[in-house]
Amino acid sequence: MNTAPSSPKATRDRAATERAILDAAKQVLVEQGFTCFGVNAIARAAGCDKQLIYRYYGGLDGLVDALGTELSHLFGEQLEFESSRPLENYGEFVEQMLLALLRTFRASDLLLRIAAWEILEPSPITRRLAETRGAALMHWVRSMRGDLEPPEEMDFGAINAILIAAVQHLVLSAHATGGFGGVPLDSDADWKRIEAGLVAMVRAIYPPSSLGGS
Amino acid sequence: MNTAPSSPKATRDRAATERAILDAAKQVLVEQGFTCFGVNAIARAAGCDKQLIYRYYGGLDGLVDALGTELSHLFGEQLEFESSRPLENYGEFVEQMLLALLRTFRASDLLLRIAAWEILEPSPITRRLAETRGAALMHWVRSMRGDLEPPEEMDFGAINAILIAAVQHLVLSAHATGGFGGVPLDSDADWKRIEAGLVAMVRAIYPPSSLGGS
DNA sequence: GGCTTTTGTCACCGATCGGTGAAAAACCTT
DNA sequence: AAGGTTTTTCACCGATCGGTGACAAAAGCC
Repeated sequence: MNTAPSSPKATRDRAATERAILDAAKQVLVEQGFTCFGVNAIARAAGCDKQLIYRYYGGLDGLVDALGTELSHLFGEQLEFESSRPLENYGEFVEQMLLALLRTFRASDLLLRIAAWEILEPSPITRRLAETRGAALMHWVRSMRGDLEPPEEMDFGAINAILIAAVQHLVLSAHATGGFGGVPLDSDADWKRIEAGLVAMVRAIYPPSSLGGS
Repeated sequence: MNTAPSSPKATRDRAATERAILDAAKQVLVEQGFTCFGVNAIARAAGCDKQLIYRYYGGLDGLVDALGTELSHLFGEQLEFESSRPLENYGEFVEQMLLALLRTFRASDLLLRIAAWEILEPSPITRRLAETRGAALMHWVRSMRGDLEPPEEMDFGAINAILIAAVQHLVLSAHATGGFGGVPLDSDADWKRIEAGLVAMVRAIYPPSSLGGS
């Protein structure tokens, strides 16, 4: 690793070091998982001393906070560009939301890891991550929904929770074991099946034909 | 804990000790989570020396194997009694299966923890757990389905995977954070909402009226 | 030049981890 | 009671963990 004996950092740049630590935190989370997420591993990945994590971020908690804000921005950016074509009814909105969510989770290992972390360890650290992520998601969904109203005769809150939970879990399970249950989830064709299933379900639940406002 | 100085076990009973270790393993998994799942914690909970884990189970791997078989039995038992009333069509089968699955997961912290573990750490240890659990689930589903045939015009494999994944994820999320997204999942009333949503979805997808074979 | 402040490194602490070798204590057989 | 076997505990190893205090070196200021 070190050619020169004890190379004391090429340049002295606090901002760059802070960023290196933050990037290292993401890297460790993605590549090693949250069980290895600690000052030692992060400092090792960042190529600096762990003391700097305490000095610059006030320990792991502060670092996670910084990572949380970084994350909400990333979440917003990844999702933003999807809502292009105008939506005609509530079912179409749900459909597009689910597909965008699925692709976003599939594309970002970091988001995935953090979502998993939130589920597994209800620690105060993950609470803040969950809140910031949830807020970003909420904001995005609202901006996407526009003024479309859900049909009143059904509990769309529960139904949407079910659908979103399904998307999240399938991506998580696929990432861990390459599938869910007996269904393989690896190739794009596999995911096309899921997408088609989601669309079919949404259309069955929110039929586009019956445009009943109120 | 010890009144007498170094109480070297009240009775010497290998079978009882093995069972104590197995129970301690479950207890640690449920109460501390899988991050604390190790020989030290288990031996501490079992009230014996960790050496016995190596001697009787050949280490953590063997212990997890034993726990896996124990688990598949538990899974079968917890699910068995649900399939009482005869099912008339495929949609009703899916409906009852989902509700049984939801209640089973809600009732068993151990099953929940292991399901979460499988998702988070794709280690060889969890692979075996996933396989045994998946096999038990498969067996139960087949016995419940009987000779009911799904409608051929839709990808019931993908749709059922979506629904089962949703159930699993909702219970996981509820256990960790008391809800999912903005939806609280704590009281029985909250879960009634989810159950009603599931039923509504299944009935929309597999309409009981159109009994079309092929 | 000297001086302080910032930036980074190093050495160390106690605790816990997984894992092993050997002694001690109970049980069984004779 | 003697000897051997099984069951259990103890003591120790190296490694890693989170965390802290002291020190070295670069940068800014006078």
